[in-house]
Amino acid sequence: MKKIIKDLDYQQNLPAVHLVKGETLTLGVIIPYIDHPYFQSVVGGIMEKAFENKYSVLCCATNYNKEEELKYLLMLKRKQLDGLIICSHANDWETILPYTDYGPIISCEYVEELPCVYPDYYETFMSVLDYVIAKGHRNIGYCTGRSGSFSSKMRLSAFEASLKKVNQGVSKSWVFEDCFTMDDGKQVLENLYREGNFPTVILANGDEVAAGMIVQAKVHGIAIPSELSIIGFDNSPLSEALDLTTVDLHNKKTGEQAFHLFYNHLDEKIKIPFQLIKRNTVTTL
Amino acid sequence: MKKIIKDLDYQQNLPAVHLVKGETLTLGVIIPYIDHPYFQSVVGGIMEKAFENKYSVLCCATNYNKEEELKYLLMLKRKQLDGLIICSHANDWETILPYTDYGPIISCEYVEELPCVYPDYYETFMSVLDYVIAKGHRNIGYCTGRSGSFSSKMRLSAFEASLKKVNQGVSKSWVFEDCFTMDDGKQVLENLYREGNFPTVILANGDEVAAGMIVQAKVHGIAIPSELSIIGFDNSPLSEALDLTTVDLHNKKTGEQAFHLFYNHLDEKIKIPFQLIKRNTVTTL
DNA sequence: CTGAAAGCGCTTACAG
DNA sequence: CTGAAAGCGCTTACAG
Repeated sequence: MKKIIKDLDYQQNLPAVHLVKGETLTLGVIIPYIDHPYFQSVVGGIMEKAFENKYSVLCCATNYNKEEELKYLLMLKRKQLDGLIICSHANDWETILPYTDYGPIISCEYVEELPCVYPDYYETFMSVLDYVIAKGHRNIGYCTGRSGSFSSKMRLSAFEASLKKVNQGVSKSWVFEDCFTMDDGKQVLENLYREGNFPTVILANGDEVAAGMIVQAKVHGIAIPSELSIIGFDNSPLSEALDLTTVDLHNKKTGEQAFHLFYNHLDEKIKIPFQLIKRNTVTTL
Repeated sequence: MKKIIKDLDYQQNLPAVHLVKGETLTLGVIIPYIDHPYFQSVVGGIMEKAFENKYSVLCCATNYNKEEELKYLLMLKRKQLDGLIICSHANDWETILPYTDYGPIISCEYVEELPCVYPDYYETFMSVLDYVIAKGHRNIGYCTGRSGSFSSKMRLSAFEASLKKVNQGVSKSWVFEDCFTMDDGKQVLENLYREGNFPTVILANGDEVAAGMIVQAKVHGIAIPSELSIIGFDNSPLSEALDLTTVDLHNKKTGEQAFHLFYNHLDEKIKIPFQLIKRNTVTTL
């Protein structure tokens, strides 16, 4: 019998197996963009662990499109997915949470109601601010992504708390929203140049954004770091190539832990430690 | 009736639908690494088109592990996948080809037996070589990935043909294999530095590899491009940040076209044009 | 047009 | 231990 099976090169029909078992051994991962270093690392960590545990990864780049995200939530409900890891979300948590009835959902940012593994943006940002303040900086700018997002809020809180400590107010003209790409970083610097009112240091929300600022600073002959200090985010190859001071969030580990929570049905909150990588784009004033 | 369905918030069970329809609306994509700019762009192109056409993408990073790759081939056979796009393969084509019985397989490198969409590595490399030769370079080195791979072979052929034209032999000490990351690039330069026998230009097989060489050149005080010219590959943000001359293979388009072939059951061979992006890491001798 | 039945290809519980 | 039956949740072809 076994021989015949082998001779015929028989393989089970997977949809039938999935139907009967009620599970598919596939995990959905929701990210906004495939080509962002942060999400690459997280997904890389997830994939590695998924591989070890016989799971497949259905990868969903939503571009922050709500409908597209909903499609994946629905796939969980419709039993095509055994679970979901949400790296960044387009819909409100209120619309996402009901889907936990249909399978485990893990978040890669802090949410009260969900198991999650997250970098402590607040603490990280505080620590980076302490660093530049200790270096004598008082006129501090920073970049952020979507204005309402969790990390943006954390950045702002840390920023306010931090500047209060040194009796400095927050200057709205130095918080730069909607920064994602190198071009966005260029634009930030270009605008600053036109207005002629520079901070002494800018904390970027990604190495690419930082790189954009560096490139455009060069265009205008602004010396880094003596005239303007810059700190990146992600510790990507780019930051090393540019000798850019940056912060490593250990994103791959975030992905690994997220899979761990999913796989073992754990309802925990795991904080991933960060690390400031000091290189040569911050000067002492 | 429809109202009741809506009230109950009913959604079909997808494995059952897949079983009965014999299709899953999901497409497998085989890549070696998630964190490489080339594959990111290709996958990005695939995902975008997949999204537009209601397809999901199951993403498989094989690390060039044959078993892992086979697992995905098997998923095609077992009807979990409607088709497969292979960006880079671990197994021989002979072992892959039989799986075309179970669904369309598209290759992102040239293969006689499969529909494929590919950059013309030979032509591209020839053209880049012509460029540096016209600039007066005769001592030329280049980096490549896996020694037996298709692109490696194409690189070597172009290299031989090109140097023959200028009556120059190929120097094995200047072909650097197994280059993938920035660290590999550093290592290439480090070895060259130890041996003290430099070419005048090196064609990297990726911007990150090129970046590694640039970083390490800086360590040893080797001036780029006056003492050593470097050309990257991929036209990634990194290359722009480093003002690196590079070649753009339009990888995203490759992914889009690959999806197009899959979706429309086309058996064609599409060559994607390349573009040399001239920046400032190549000197005229 | 409507509704019951057959069938997709498995797994599992159960009878023999 | 073996083998036939029931059931997973759909879709489609068919009878009424």
